[in-house]
Amino acid sequence: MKPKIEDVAKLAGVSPTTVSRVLNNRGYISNETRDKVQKAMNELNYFPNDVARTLFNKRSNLIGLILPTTSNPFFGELTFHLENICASLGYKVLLCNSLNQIDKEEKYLEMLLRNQVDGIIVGTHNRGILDYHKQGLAVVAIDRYLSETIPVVSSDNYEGGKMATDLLIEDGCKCIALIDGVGELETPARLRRKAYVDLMEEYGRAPIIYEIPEVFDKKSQQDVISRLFHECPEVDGVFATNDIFAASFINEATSRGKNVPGDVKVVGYDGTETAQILLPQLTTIKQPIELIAKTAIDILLKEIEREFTDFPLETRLPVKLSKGTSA
Amino acid sequence: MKPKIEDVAKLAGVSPTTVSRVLNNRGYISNETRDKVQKAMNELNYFPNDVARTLFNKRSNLIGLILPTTSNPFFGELTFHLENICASLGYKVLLCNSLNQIDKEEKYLEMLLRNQVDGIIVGTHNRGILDYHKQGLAVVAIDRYLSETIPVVSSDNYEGGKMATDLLIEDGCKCIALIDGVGELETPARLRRKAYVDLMEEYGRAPIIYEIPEVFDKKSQQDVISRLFHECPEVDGVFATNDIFAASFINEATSRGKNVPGDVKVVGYDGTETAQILLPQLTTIKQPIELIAKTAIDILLKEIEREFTDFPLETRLPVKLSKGTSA
DNA sequence: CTGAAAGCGCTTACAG
DNA sequence: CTGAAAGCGCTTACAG
Repeated sequence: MKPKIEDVAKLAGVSPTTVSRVLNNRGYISNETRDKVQKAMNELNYFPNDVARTLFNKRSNLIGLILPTTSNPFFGELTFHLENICASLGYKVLLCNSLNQIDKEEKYLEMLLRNQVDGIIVGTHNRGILDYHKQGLAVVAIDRYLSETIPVVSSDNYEGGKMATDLLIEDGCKCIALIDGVGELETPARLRRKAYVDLMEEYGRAPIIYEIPEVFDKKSQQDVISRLFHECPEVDGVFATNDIFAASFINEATSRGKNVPGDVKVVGYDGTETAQILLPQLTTIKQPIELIAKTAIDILLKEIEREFTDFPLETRLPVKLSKGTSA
Repeated sequence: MKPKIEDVAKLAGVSPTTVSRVLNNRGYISNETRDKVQKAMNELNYFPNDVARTLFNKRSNLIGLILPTTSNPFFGELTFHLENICASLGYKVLLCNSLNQIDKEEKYLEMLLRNQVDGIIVGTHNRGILDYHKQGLAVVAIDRYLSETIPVVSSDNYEGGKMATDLLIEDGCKCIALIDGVGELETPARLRRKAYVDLMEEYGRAPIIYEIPEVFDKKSQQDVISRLFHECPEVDGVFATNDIFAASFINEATSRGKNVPGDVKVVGYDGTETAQILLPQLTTIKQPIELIAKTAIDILLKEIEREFTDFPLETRLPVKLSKGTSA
């Protein structure tokens, strides 16, 4: 069996209390005793049981991460950064891919609570979170408004939407469409659309909006884009609110014999590493993914430490235009 | 504070033992008592503390996942499937992005052990795993040989490498180069290279191999590919052992005014959803990612349950040629 | 059908 | 400077 503190104590000829003290570097211990204990730990190849520690300390150092899916490059990269920063701070990450399905999200939430996570980072619209947050659970949302008291971290979506639309207008596009997810929720990402609509109206044009119902379903994307071509054959500019949509559009356009950017210009959103390598010609609005991760964790840790001093309820991080050839 | 079993017991007017029994559905309980307890649990909004359970049961239902990075679409998708299958079976996933760095891998391994994971799925070359596996830790490797006794799950790399090379030869390429990661380790993925080398020799040609030292570093990729063009301007066929390398090559080729597939044909490896959407023109060898995940978990659970009956030490899952226009 | 007691592996007052 | 005792929240023999 795995050695426990008692085994170490016996071998070193001291009490478990003493072993615990050298483990945690707490209280006074003579160097001689410390050495004895260290030697015993090495000999037995002893590692403390963090489950027992958690039970006593009421501190798991565990962070729950709920997001749609790491298959999506934006969330894949966000997950990488979140986890890596957590690890560097001594936190561990329990991963939950909810695919935005409410029932899954609720199960995951319960699972995280049972496992005594210290805090949760949410990238999905999990309303259940709300109740637990009120009961003192530390929560940070990424690109989601969950409640008045849950801090939100996001890229500057409005500015990004504005940059994208502006670029298409300046490029001389006459008929600019938006490809977006469906809009049940009031998310910050919805500001990308708002910027588009505002700008179109400012220029006296009617917004043309296409919504993709199942964001993570290829078929669903193709259907909507086909419809777009069917209903708006004169489209010559597209702002897609993420790079996957942009790529789907470009594929469909190309297979219809349209040239990008000759016949139709395209701007995406996200600017993940993956998209930049696989589709470098895409002009897109680049989110500061690592900075988003860093900021979210920063705020979450303040909540966990109950430093309700002055962390911001909403943080908008700057975006950058990444110029390719598609617009 | 969070309610505990004792609070439920008091409210229901029974003993903690009884509450535990209804929680676990063990032993006989009268329906009347069960109802009383259920009601008390609802009223208090009680959830069992899994940390305490784990401590007693010596079973955490936690699976550790060590891989290079979820930023890479192959691992992002693999992670999604692994986690989702785990969740459906009542297991939870502790995520570790090691970036293939040995020191990180060792720290992660120790962390997982301290947290009493029931098993580990490894997609990196963590030699340390070896020792712990011998001490009874359940381990499954994906695309890695870690020891004689650690089961490996992978796609049929040799067959995939053969398909890719064959295709280029049949397409009439005269000068076919391989772009691969560096080859310190004897991994199954190395069979992709072996198939290429074997086939080239069979056709009486000299293998041309370019190795990318830092797989997850863009700069490193570009340097090697530039060198390839410099040293082999006559290259007219490339087998890249993953889609990211393939994309980098295509970008570099295009920016040098070469046409793909006109001047040079390219075949990749992996065939992730992401790459298929962002770079649909890429001809590639598609790994059955979900099946790999399912198989790995299957085997891991058998190890955990100590069903050392007959799980295979090596599983090679079939690949498929995904025909784009790049070759 | 139900409960009192002991224990999972640790830590922290409290004594000495 | 070190140790005995109690307790973190649960579960499981063992009685009754």
